[in-house]
Amino acid sequence: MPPKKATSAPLHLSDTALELIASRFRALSEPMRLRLLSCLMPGARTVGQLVEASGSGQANVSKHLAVLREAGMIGTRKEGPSTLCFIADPIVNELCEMMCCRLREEMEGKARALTFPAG
Amino acid sequence: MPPKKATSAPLHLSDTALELIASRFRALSEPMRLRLLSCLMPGARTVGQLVEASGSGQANVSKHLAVLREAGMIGTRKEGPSTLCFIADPIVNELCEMMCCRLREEMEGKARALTFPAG
DNA sequence: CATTTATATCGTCATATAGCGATAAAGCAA
DNA sequence: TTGCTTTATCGCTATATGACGATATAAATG
Repeated sequence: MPPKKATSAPLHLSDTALELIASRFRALSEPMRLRLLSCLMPGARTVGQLVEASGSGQANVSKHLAVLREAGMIGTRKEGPSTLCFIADPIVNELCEMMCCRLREEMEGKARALTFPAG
Repeated sequence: MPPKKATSAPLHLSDTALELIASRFRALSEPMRLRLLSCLMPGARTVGQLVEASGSGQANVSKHLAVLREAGMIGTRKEGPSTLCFIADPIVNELCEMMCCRLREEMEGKARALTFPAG
């Protein structure tokens, strides 16, 4: 990171808090990670199942799972020879649902605007 | 971007939808942008006020504001010689509040764990 | 028109990270 | 032990992006 100039921010949120919050949102900012979370929403899956379902490489999936685990969004435990992954923070479902709903509203609004242009 | 291999994702969310959702979360994944949004939560501010409050350079603030505007999270309108910025999507407040609450819970949990170890 | 103010944009650098292949590590079977 | 399976990690390249300085645009003012 480049050196930060001193911030005189009149905020109730500290720099540390902002970094933490940003890192959580950053974990959700990649389509592949959202895809993995989406695969986990119906229930727990092994890494191998996620590799197959995501259509990406095993190394890539493993790395993305590590990001999600560090962000506290998923948990893992050994299950026989495999590693079982599961959503560990219910906030994941809420956040994604909120975002999906919001996008759907916007899309429908734009569709209406195209259907009835200029009101 | 490197060429994408064909995805055979068994998902109810399309690649396009995942990209859209990810881009929204990505807009929230930088501390500086969260700081700007935080400055806007009490009410609208001009770009100049945000530059002063954020402690960053004007060019940098302008670029981050553009990201937030493209993500539909803030709106702008000319107000005399200045440009007034305001939060355009109430989802911003909800998302940030949720994330803050969640982090606070986790921090308090860890603090308790340190206070009463292995308790 | 010239100037000042307020924003936006451009060029550049440094860093972060997605994706890939190869390999390592851990567990189980024979 | 060897071999197989599953997952994690390493090395690499290409790309994306944050931060900065300089410049360009736009509006108000003299």
